[in-house]
Amino acid sequence: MDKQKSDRLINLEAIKKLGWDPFGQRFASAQPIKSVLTAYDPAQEGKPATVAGRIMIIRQHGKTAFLDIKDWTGKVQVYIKKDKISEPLFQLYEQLDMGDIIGVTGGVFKTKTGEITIFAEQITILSKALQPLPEKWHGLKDVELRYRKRYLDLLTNEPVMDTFLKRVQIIGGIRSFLNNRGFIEVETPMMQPIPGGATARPFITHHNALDMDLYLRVAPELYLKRLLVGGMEKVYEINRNFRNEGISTHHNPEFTMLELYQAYGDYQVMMDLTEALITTLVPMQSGSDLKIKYNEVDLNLNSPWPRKTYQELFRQYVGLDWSDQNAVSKKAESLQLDFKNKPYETLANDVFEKLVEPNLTGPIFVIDYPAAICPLTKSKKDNPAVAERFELFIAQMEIANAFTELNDPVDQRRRLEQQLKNRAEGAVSLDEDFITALEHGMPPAGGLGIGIDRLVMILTNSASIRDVILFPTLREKSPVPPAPDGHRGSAETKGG
RNA sequence: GCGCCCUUAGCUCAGUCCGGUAGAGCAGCUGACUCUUAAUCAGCGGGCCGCAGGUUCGAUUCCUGCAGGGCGCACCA
Repeated sequence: MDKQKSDRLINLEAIKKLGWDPFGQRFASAQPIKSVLTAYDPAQEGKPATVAGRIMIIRQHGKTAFLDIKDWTGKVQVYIKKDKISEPLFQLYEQLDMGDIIGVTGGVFKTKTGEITIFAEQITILSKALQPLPEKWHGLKDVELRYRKRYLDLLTNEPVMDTFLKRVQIIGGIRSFLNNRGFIEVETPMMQPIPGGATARPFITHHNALDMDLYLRVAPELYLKRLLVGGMEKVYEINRNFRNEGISTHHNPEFTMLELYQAYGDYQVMMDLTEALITTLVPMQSGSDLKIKYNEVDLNLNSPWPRKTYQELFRQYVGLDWSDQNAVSKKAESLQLDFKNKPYETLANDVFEKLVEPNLTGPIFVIDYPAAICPLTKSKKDNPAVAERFELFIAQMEIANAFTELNDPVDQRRRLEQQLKNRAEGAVSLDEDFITALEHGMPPAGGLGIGIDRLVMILTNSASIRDVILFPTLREKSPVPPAPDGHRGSAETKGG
């Protein structure tokens, strides 16, 4: 055991000897530290207050000491003076370490250097810390440690706590925005017998009692549409999707998605809704100004956001007409894209992703995708080759994806079967019950998906998705390295 | 999956180029100090230098493999 921990265990025993429970009891009388600071009034110097929090630092001065106590609203200084506190309490103080959680009651005053401070009269130990805090000045810097021990990251790096509190606000803001518009929040299966709604590779798990494989959902889409069939006209779900794909600064295997469906709407309605939603959320984070900075790049989120067609952007950034199959295929070849018996539209979309998307600083709605790459989308009335779909790009990231939902069960079956043929990967089999549901009649509807993590990235100016997910997926780290030839560790194992 | 980079004390980092068995600050311990602000002052402990091999009289340092992480690419949202 390391020295720091054993020293703290000694202090813990000393605290027990003094008659205290080192892990404390209910302490419901504490007020938020921030409110203590704002309530301070020089006319009422010495007015008592009670706080609870973690000791972040101790400055000892012989028979006095200053402690900084932190709760999640702020930090306040506590002043301990031997002749102003009972002897047992001073003995307790002497066994306290940085990182311990304590409760303090005392009069609030201003020191001669002007800092609002609680003059301790009562101290209670609420939890003894057996591990030291990270370095007080630099905090926890090691990126891996920050992700693995997020609790320390939150504790010592203020901007981190700030980001995650903002995330909570953003998601809360989305809920109230939608609830105010008459949407209801629902929960649909995360474990699905047939993964559908997107083409990503799924995670597989197994149910023992039913003896059946289940897939962690890649999207809730097909279930939410069943609810449209069932008569729920405005539904949404905010929850995790799981995709068994690579990990990057923009991809975590489990990520949070908002999906919503509005009966009798279409993708135009969804576009207006998306723009209204996000422009409502931005001021919550950055004041009323909708001009924000992301990764040193200026983004102007003031309405209206440009809407450009897929083909228009294709022509602009690829320099070719999308329908010119020969030229586009040649382009794909020169980009060394993977052809592996892909349909033309998919290949052309690879070109789009490679050459167009890096230019989409946004915000910009890319609208009217080729129908062939949109199996769940209704085509334009006057042009079956073009789907009523848009994707919203901000900072080169796809933030939202939405369409006029395909509600023709015959067409839907045909398209899903076609997709199964084209891409074995991901697609397991056809969800027959989904088709049956459509056969019962689904109202025309607009559907929308927003990647919450990415949206939070933009609104909190975070460069990596791991900075907006509390516990991002990391490889498991074996706690003890193996000692193969008994070089160390288990010294002499006998026999053989 | 591929490429580049990183891994030294509980934490933040030097040192490695040019091989000789490791340093600082914070944290810890002891002492001084009754309004401090990264408190200060004096002293003391603390290291499988990510792991495993190789080269060498000798490896934290050079080489190889592995592990974990970061970034980029690929896949995807």
